[in-house]
Amino acid sequence: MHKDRTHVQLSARDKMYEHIKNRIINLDYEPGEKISEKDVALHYNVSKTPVREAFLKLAEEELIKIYPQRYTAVSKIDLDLVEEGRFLRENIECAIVKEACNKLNDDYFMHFELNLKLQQFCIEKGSYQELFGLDEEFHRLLFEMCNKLRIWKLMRSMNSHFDRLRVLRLASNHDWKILFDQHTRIFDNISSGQPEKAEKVMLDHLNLVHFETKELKEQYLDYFE
Amino acid sequence: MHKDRTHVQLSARDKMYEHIKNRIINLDYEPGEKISEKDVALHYNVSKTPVREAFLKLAEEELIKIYPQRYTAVSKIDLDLVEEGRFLRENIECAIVKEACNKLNDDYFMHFELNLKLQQFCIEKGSYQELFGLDEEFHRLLFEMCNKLRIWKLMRSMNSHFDRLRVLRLASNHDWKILFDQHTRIFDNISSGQPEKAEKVMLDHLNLVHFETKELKEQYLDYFE
DNA sequence: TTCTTCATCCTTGCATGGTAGCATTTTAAT
DNA sequence: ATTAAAATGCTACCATGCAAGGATGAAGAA
Repeated sequence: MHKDRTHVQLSARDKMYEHIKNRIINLDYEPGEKISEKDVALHYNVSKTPVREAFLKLAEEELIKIYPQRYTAVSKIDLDLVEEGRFLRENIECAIVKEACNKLNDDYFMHFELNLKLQQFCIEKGSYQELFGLDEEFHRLLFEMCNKLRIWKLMRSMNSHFDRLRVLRLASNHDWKILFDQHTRIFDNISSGQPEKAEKVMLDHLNLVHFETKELKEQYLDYFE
Repeated sequence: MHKDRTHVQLSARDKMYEHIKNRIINLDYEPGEKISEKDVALHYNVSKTPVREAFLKLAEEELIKIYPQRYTAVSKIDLDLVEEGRFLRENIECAIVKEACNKLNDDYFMHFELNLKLQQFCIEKGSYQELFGLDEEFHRLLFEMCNKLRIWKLMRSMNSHFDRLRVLRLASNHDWKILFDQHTRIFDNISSGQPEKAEKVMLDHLNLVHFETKELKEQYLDYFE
């Protein structure tokens, strides 16, 4: 038997990365706020090394900006970066959904069916937190099916600034029923092998989350670049 | 006068990253070869820290694989990853070239004209090394014009495995004249505002570099995943 | 011979302290 | 009072040593 031992044990560095990233995205560390290796290390009771390594990774994603020998600060929300993320997602995900039409098999069919059932269940129950996760999972599955998980990962990493926007408008006016409906139609078009229709629904779907950035920027001016 | 002080001085970490990455892409460190923080640090006469930090970044790009507490090895060429890179590039760059039609201004017009003139010059002179750089620059300019340099960077980082393939077939049978011709037609279509035509040429252009991966894999079996 | 155990030698992970360089404050000179 | 220079304190950068854990091979038992 082949023992995969898929690293259940996360390294201190990875844990720090996850913690800090979550705090940034949840605006717990505010955009523009200074953070230091030393303070964070003390706060989490680890040495500076894993914190520093997490910082470097976060700096790669532009979630923080390191000014060498001076200080490090949480990046303000950069609408140009948000736009780049949107552009990337729109173009890639529309291409993915077309390719997905040729990749669907029984195994993934079941995965999608289960996912959609769970979405429906969550809507009825009103568990929007879990629904959010299922939404992510639905899209991730499309990439996994096409053997494009690395692109998914890259795309997600580029959307961290967008994620902070999402947190800003707490009173999320998502109409989950519409999202679910679109998911269903995307899946139906894939399973019936209609790539053009699937792409069209996906385009509508992705444009649904475009929202009032202008108002948010006026309201939280300090948080923006 | 505003003094930008754009860090002419690279950190030891960044230097190590560049050095190691170049050695990997030029197959100086062979696919599958073990490398250790300590050895590399000794070789370059720096401490383990900057080497380790460079390793972490390279591991992010999947150019090396770190097995914690065991060893680190240069990743073998992964054709799945090459395919993901190709997919990303094809879809994004076709979208970019369409957007570029709306973004061209006098400034960039001159940049492109100069770039193409230089390409022509290099072909006549036979300086294929420089021509390669100008090719990169041509494509980068398209992204820069569209305010999408981050996507360019991501895309490039995903194509490192592909770059190693390029090194493998040293006797590059590029027909540079055709590439130049396509560059010219892309630019002409952009400047005359014909996005569909520009996209079509770009698609042909990107497909031109598809080559005999199968033969290469048979010849250098050990270098592949 | 073959298998098991255990000691040794690797590796990377992490902790710690000193260094270099920027910023701010204090000091001193005009 | 103003300005310049020096001292101080802060930061991230880097060097180094130890710790944790897998790999290897020798030694001993079956």
